[in-house]
Amino acid sequence: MFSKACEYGIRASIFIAIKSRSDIRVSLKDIARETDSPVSFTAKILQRLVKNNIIDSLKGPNGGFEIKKSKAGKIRLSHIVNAIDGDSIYKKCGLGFRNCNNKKPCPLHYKFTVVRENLRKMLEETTLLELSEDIERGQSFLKIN
Amino acid sequence: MFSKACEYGIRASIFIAIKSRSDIRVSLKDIARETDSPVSFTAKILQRLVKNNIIDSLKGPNGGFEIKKSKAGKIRLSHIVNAIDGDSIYKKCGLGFRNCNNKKPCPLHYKFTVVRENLRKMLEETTLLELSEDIERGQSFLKIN
DNA sequence: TTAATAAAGGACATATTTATCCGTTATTAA
DNA sequence: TTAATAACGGATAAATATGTCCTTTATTAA
Ligand code: FES
Ligand code: FES
Repeated sequence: MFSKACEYGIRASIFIAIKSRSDIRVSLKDIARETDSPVSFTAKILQRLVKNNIIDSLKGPNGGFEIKKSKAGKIRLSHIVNAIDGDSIYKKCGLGFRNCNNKKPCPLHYKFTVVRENLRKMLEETTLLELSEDIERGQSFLKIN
Repeated sequence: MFSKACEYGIRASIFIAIKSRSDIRVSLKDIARETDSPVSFTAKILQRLVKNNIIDSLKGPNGGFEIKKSKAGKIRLSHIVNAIDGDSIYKKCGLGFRNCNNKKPCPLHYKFTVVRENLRKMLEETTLLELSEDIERGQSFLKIN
């Protein structure tokens, strides 16, 4: 579904959002450890998220990554997915044809677009804030096993 | 969403199903041409579909691939996807964690499983027969642009 | 001003997916 | 029985995704 990069990116963003709620800036190492992600690979992904203005970063001692409190409620999963995997997940034909549209639909088109739209809506409706809150309430977990 | 192999596999299966409705056995070359797929790669995928008893093959002159008429209505997209991509699409955690279950859900779990189930149902409900019929009625197309 | 810290970024390494090539095997028709 | 045909299957190649390493740059605190 999502690329590994995207998976790590979402995990990292959620972790940063949680910590930022208590004004704690987190380092690359912390993020990688707490989200079970490879350190160096995560570094690249975080750079991309910074460039896309999803997370903020600060160099030097006491530096690290953060998400301004006021921002977490506005960041949607779709923003992260878009920054890392692009918009192919919303637009690509299920059978891999170049164009996907109602004009010349592939055999899967109508059934597939329903599923795709379902996914799109879910990603567009879900904010980092709400995911962080779930975790803080113990209803979900950022590290499994 | 699906691997390229799976995309080609679905395309090929639909094409074979259509031709088999008029008792025409099709060759690898025909399939590749009519579904815009790479010949040699498609060969491998067809082998896998044969082994999984989804399509039938016959060597030698007048040989080729076919799907017994009585079978097309019973073959579901899920069978093809399962044969090529396995069941990861139905089971894998959206954030890439090893186990996905309600016991220890990741932050995306509940929202993601809805989408995933949606996809699973679609694939399990859709038969090759109905996709072939859509094409024959001119409602969808197996070759685009 | 200096030393320590932490992200940024480029080059490189590995794994997986996608794709090709070619000899072998089975089948058919002449 | 022979020649032609078409799938089968193994080896290999190319492309992409995943992951590492190391040097540079910015920031901070002493
Ligand atoms: S054309 Fe294939 S999903 Fe739309
Ligand atoms: S645990 Fe992540 S989707 Fe179920």
